[in-house]
Formats: sequence, structure tokens, C-alpha cells
Amino acid sequence: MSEAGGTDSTAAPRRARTSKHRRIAEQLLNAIESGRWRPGEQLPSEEQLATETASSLGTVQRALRNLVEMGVVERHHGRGTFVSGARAQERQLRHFRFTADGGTELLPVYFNILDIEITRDTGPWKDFLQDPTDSFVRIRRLVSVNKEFEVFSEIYLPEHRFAELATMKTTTLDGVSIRDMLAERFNAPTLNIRQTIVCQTLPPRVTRLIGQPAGCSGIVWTICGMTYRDTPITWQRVFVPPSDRVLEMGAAPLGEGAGRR
Amino acid sequence: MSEAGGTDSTAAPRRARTSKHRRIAEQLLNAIESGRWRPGEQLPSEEQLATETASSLGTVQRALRNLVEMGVVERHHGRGTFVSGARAQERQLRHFRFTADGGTELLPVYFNILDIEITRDTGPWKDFLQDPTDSFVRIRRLVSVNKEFEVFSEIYLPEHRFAELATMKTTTLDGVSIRDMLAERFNAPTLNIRQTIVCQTLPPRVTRLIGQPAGCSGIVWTICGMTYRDTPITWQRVFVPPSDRVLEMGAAPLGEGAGRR
DNA sequence: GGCGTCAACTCCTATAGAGGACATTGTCTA
DNA sequence: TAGACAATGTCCTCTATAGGAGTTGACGCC
Repeated sequence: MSEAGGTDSTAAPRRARTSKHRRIAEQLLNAIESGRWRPGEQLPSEEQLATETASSLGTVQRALRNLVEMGVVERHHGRGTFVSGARAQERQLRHFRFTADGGTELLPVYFNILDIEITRDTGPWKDFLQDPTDSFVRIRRLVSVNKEFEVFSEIYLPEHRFAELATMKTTTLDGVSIRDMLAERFNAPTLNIRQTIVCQTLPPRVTRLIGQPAGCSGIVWTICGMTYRDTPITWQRVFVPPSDRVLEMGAAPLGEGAGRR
Repeated sequence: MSEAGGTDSTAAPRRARTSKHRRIAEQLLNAIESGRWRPGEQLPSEEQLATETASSLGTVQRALRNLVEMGVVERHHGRGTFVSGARAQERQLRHFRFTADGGTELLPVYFNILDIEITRDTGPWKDFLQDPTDSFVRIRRLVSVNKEFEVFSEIYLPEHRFAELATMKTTTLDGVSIRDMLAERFNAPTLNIRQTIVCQTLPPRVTRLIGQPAGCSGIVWTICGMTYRDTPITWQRVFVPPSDRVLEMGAAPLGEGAGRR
């Protein structure tokens, strides 16, 4: 693990403030975050990590189990431990999706980028994203849900980390999930979210865009996205017009066996 | 553990289909579910459980850690392991709450029961609740959010388990959180939920009740509640009129250290 | 009574080791 | 060539043990 850089942080300090398995998890998290292993790549084996961190197998296993819970890595019996990729769709689905009635059928969604710009506008995103320069990348999109109705979405990201986005051609992002792209190209998977909803009259600029009558009520849905270490990365606001289609907000199943019956 | 009744389910079967720590967790879950220990009560110590289940400390600890994640028990260093009570408010708050803008200030909520009845009506709740007799207890309430606006809520519960509810005086439930009551009186804490929202014109019967103009749009919010073993217990539909107040849908933090920075 | 000390009880962390189960790969045989 | 087989690498489970750390209550002392 010494490649991870700097002093060996698993060395027991004079007065350990955290447990060893936490330190190991923390250290692996650092390495993954810094791109030491890319999404989909395999981590060293338990045994190897144990010798590298001078700890026993059980301790390493506990650290790894913890990372699994956080959604950072995946473990496969007999194969190995891998950095969770953007392909971990189940986790994405967990967050939210549009479904037909009953929640059985998942509706397809098509993205269409309007613009990508750097803005210094202030708003609720400023407090959440905490960009040192108070400058943000804003992506505005029209999202078509099953070609039945449209939804307007704007995403704000801290410029100091995602400035590169503003230089990208909008066409390269068309049809792509922003979250997948952040995970793959910026090593910033969305691991956790906070979301709020409000029912309000939609602003005229929005109703015009999504082809709804002026003064129409709708849902204003705010999604704050966080990556490793609960670092805020996205502040997204989605304007949803009235419709029969159901918006499903998935809750995470808890515990090892919470999913099964 | 032999008090838990029946054959000792921790005995290793000829061909173990699950791991021992899972069996232990399962068994403790059964005991808690059947009221062997009430919410707030203390479980036997790790050591005692280990001898009772003829397993080692580490195995019992793993089972207990699992139950903690599922929200079934709480452990306190130096004190013991306790069945999670309805007082585990953090878990409740995790689910959803109304807040003032910014999500900082939590708005108080006042319940007012309209009626409690047994119904054989069919609807989406039928598929979810799976009552063998297709009979349900329905509780309808008016909920005042900070005395600013009102919300209409109807909850359906399977009759075979909650028939007793229909015999209760509405006044005994006034002002009480249904979820807390289910946890305390029926030993059925809400451990997990699935929720969906739709923006639609509210039905006239609802707008009349909550003092909104006819034809008014609003959020129809459906919350499916589950208890131990993901057993469905509540199907709730809430009608929320337009307002500036924010509905916050909490997501569970994942992993042991997901909360900290 | 108030206060400190101590013992008992609890959970928490960590170790070393054994064996099992699953996946992959390469080799050998029919 | 196709299939059986073995070897290897990996995670998974479980055991037994040791010590540390937080909590509580009893006891004795001032």
C-alpha cells in the first residue's frame, strides 16, 4: 500500500483515534478516489492487502465489507474485489426512475442537451457545492420520458473540479447519463443523494421549453449528489409536469439480508 | 435460545444453505418479531448468545452487526444490545419530513383522524399488502403542516394482522404517528419503505377536505411500508397541495462511516 | 450525604489459523 | 477436438483467544 503515497497511514499512531479496519478502508478509499485503481479494476487480494497493511485477514475483510456497503467496491466469491463501475446500475436504479403504473415497467428516457456553461449565478447550489471560487458548470437538458412528455433538468457542478466539462461538445454528452459520465471520466460516482420535492407553478421559461401551458403546476424536484466521503458534486433541479407517469424514489435496502424474503 | 421455540434452527443442517451468522440473525429476528424481547429491552450478551448458539464470539458479533444495519437492534459500547424502539427517530426522519426552505428547519405536523374503517375495496394496496382475506383497515387523516396548509392521508393495513385497530377510539390515535404506534403496540416497526410520486389534479373529495380549489394540481405520494423480513404492512397515499414548503425524502447513508467526513 | 475507587459486565478491536466454496485456467485424456 | 480433471487464486465462514474501552453499581471513606 505504500504506493498510495506519503506516510503509511495504517501505522498505529501513539493514540489511535480510529480503528485499524477503518484506517484501512479510508486508505483504500483514498487510493480509489485518486485513481490508483479505475472503476472495474481489481484490487489486490485480501491476503496481499493484509501483508501490505501488516494486519490480519479478518481486519482487511471487515474494511472491505465496509467499502462494499458504501458502494465503493464489489466483491465476487472466487474472483476478487473490484472498484464499482458506472455499470452498477442497480445502485443507480435505487435512486429514482420513471415507471408505468404499478411500478412494474421501467420507462425509457432520452436526454437532449441544451447548453453547458460556466456561471457565477448564486442559488441554493452555492451552499451545497461549496466551490472555492463560487463558479459553477451548469448543464441544462430536456429529458423525454418515453416520448410521452418532457422534463427540464438543470445540473450545477463545482467548476474547480469539473471545468473540463464546459469545453466538451454537447453532442458527446447527448443521450448519456451525466452520472455515468461523472463516474467514468471524472472518477466521481454518485454514491449517495439527498432529494426534496415541491409542488409549485412552473416558471414560464420552463413551461415554454417542455410544451406545457403557462401557469401549469408541476413538481420541482431537487437532487443533491455526493461522491466518496460525501463530497458534494452535483446539485440538480428537475421540473416535472403533471402526468400519469409515476416517479419512483428508491430507498436503499438495509442490511446484508434485507433484500431477501 | 431454546425459548425461541421449536427445533434449534442454528443446528448445522446436513447441507447448510446459509451461513451460521445468518441463521443466528434470522433466529434473533424471529424472537424479536414474536415479542420475545420488546422494543427497548436488552438482549443477552454476546458471550451468552455465543454459548446458547454454540458458536464463537465473532460469529455472534457478525450476526448482531447485521441486525444493527437492518435497524432491528441498537448496540451501545459497554451497555448492551437493545431492540430498536419507536424512539429511533433518526430512522424515521431518514424517511421523509416537511422542512422550511433550505431543509434546515423541520416543520411540526399535527394529525387529525377522520375515520378508521374496515374495507374490502380493491386498489393498488391489495397487491402490495397481500391480505389472505382481501380485507383491510383504512385510516384516513387530515395532517396539518405547521398550521400552514393541510394534507390528506389514507393508510391501508392488512386486516388479518391489524384488525384490532378498527376497534380503537379515534381519539386514542389523534396526534400520534401511526408508525410509532405500529411499532409500539403491534411490534411492527417500519424498517424500510418504497415511495413514488405523481403530479396530478387532486380528486374533488380531497380538495374539498383540505380547503383547496377544485381542479387544483398536487402531489400524490404513495408510501409502501415494510417491517421485519420486508413484510408489507402499510400502504399509504398522501395528497399534498401546491405550497412553498419542501418535502424532504431522506436517503439512508450507506456503510459504517458514510456519515462522517 | 458526597465522592472516589474498584469490580463486574458489556461491547469493540484485533490476531492467527483452518477449512470450505467458487471461478478460472491449463493440461491431459478419450 | 471435446470434455474431464487438477491446480491455483480468490473470497467466505468459523473458531479460539487476547486485550482494550465504555458503563454501571456497590462499597468504603471523608
